Amino acid sequence: MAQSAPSQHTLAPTIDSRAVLAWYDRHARDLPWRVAPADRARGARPDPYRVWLSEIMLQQTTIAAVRKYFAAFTTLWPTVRDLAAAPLDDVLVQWAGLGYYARARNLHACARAVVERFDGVFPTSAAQLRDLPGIGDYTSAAIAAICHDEQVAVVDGNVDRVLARFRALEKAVREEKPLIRAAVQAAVPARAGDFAQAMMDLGATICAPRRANCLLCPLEPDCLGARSGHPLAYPVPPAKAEKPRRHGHAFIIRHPEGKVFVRQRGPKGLLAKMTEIPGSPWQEDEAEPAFPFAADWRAVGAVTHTFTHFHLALSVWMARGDHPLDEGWWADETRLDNEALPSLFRKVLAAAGIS
DNA sequence: CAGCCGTGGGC
DNA sequence: TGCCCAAGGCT
Repeated sequence: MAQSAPSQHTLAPTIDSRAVLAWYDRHARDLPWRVAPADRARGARPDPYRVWLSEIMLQQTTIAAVRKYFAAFTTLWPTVRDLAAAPLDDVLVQWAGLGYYARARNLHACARAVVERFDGVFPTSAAQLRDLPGIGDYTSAAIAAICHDEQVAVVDGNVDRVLARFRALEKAVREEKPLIRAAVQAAVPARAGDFAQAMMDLGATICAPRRANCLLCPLEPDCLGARSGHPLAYPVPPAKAEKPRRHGHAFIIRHPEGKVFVRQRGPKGLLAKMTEIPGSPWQEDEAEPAFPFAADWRAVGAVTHTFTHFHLALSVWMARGDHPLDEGWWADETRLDNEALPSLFRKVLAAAGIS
């Protein structure tokens, strides 16, 4: 045992969870679904319903966008029982504009499952949470850690980035998942919830995608990315796919009494079960409008919108009259907040001066 | 398991 | 302006 351990410079560094927690004790952000570390130290624990709701909303979505939706949901539905008792259509109306609408459908299904299978009390373990709709590896671990200090690795996009830099990983994050998970798991302290939130906050505020504030980072002393002098080189970006452009037409039917005709989209695919303005199919090639009925159709504008995997350009047409289509209903122009209208169709209406 | 699934803000 | 990005999950 005479030989000392190899130099730290050649060893994969380990996460100093005490330094991370010390940083979090000073810099934890105040969020409506969060219990401050000082209060947690006194035994306070967050409401699993609020943590779950916030985690679903925060999937691929910024805190700034989530805030007002979280406030609206918790005001309308203070408990999981209240949410489970609501009609799905009401939930979709409240979710409209937040995107990734499968989350809202799964949210509602999950609330009902918690009521039916667990008598309205969220299960506490990550393994049980993982079986509920809309709750995957990340969200199950996050809820269990934050609410119950289960010592599980909570790995989201922020943590992937922090670890990619900390270990100067040369392969794409997707290929390093097992290593990242193991490295985080090995560092999880008793204060698992604070640690999970700390690592994510670190990624969001210090070790950000286009900026690394290494001077402020509690992991900097051991960080291989910082030592390399170019931490932003990590993680190596995945190959980006081309986004095709699609074209279509939207047909606004404007009733004399200040209403517009809307209908519900199909149960599957893009914007499933949401409310839409009628229109043509969206295709790669531009096509002449096929109006749903003969009328004085006027071009009133154009809308561009980018979805996750394609760009869309819509020509907007309007006709005045009380001519309904087969399926759908008249929506009061002054009550559009009561409709589950995705942002795309709010843009369509705005192009016609309706909002 | 790679593709699908929204949106608004920052640069 | 156009591109990148954000606390993922489902199939």
